[in-house]
Amino acid sequence: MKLVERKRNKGISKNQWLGKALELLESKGFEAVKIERLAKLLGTSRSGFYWHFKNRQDLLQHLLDYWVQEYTSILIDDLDVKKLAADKRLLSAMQIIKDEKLTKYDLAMNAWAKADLQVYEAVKKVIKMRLDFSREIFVELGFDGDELEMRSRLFTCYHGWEEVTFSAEDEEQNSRLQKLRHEMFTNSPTASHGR
Amino acid sequence: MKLVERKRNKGISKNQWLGKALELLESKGFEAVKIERLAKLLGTSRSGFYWHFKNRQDLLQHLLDYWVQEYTSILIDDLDVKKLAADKRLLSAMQIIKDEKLTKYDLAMNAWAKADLQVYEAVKKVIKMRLDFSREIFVELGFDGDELEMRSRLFTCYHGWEEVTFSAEDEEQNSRLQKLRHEMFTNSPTASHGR
DNA sequence: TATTTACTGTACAGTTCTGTCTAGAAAATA
DNA sequence: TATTTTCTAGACAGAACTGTACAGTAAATA
Repeated sequence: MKLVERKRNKGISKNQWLGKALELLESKGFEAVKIERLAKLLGTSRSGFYWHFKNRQDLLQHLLDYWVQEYTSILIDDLDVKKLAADKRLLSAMQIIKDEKLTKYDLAMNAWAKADLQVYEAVKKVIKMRLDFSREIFVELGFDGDELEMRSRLFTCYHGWEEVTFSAEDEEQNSRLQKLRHEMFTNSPTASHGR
Repeated sequence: MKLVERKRNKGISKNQWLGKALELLESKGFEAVKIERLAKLLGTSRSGFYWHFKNRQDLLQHLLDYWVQEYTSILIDDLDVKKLAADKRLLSAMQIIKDEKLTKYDLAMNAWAKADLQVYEAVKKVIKMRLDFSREIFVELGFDGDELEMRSRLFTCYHGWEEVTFSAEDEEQNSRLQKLRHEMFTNSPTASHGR
């Protein structure tokens, strides 16, 4: 969350350029992240930009690094969450993803990944981290094989895209649905029960 | 699928412009859909473009209309699918979404929707149609209330983003996972069973 | 055969963007 | 106080893009 804190210097800091760039990346896509637009939005000239960054590509690289760091580790490396039993950890993860808006830039990054191999690799890495995180939970809950894989994917995919897909209108309903999802995900294997 | 068929005229047809634009939209985002780039990619000058379209905005409008028509009705209005029992219809939908690549442009459209209100409304409408489609299935399967809503959302969200999120490497495994998902989704309500 | 339809190429004027350079200036540090 | 750091403003050359205008052409149609 360093991007907000302002050095008490005077001008536009590196983090302010990054912050606005991230904003623009989210709202208009990476092709819209133009140095001239950023300068206009920040009320300054472009010259300062080139003091902080080598060029546009350099800025985009910083944006990517920042996202990978701040929007994946925050949940996965959370020590308090790690201590929880699998059951509670699953519920906790759902809540943190939502409250901390961990998927805020997922759409932009995934769209960007289509055009840039480096971004593609980063996104793939993030998805792997998330999958590993949820797999660990489902292993502890007693799942394995295809059942484990299916649940991890379903969980990872849904909680990665819920915010993008559905508008969170009814807060109370969402909370009830979250509880139901938790029950469905923690229920004993479907396959062994048959139908 | 009109975009591919080529009128036996001579030059670059309207559909060829649209086709390349869609390609560019998917790979680089809507900000990358530039008339000059399209012309270069099609090996022609820009002048023909303005014969077919009023301007860039006009092209983008056509792109949006085309997507809503071709990538939602194909499944939802499919008469053969409609005839199936809910159980089979669910499985069929999963397969068609995958085979026909119905979510191919979802990422691009969702990213675009962040910047354009008209696109946002169209995307919202498409999601509503998909939700209605799956809700109907789950009603027939005997679900209602929150349980119905939870399952419809989970199904719609997962199958809308599976392709974007996971690389389809192991075809056999994917087929097994699909079957497992089908079992999980058609299983009796989680809530009434408790844990 | 004459006309219309469906284009292509070139040129113009104007905007937005890129990166580089040069000349500062205020704040932080030595 | 002197120097270094962290910036800002403005100008330049050039690329990429926008929309408009206009002259031409080959195929389809009347």
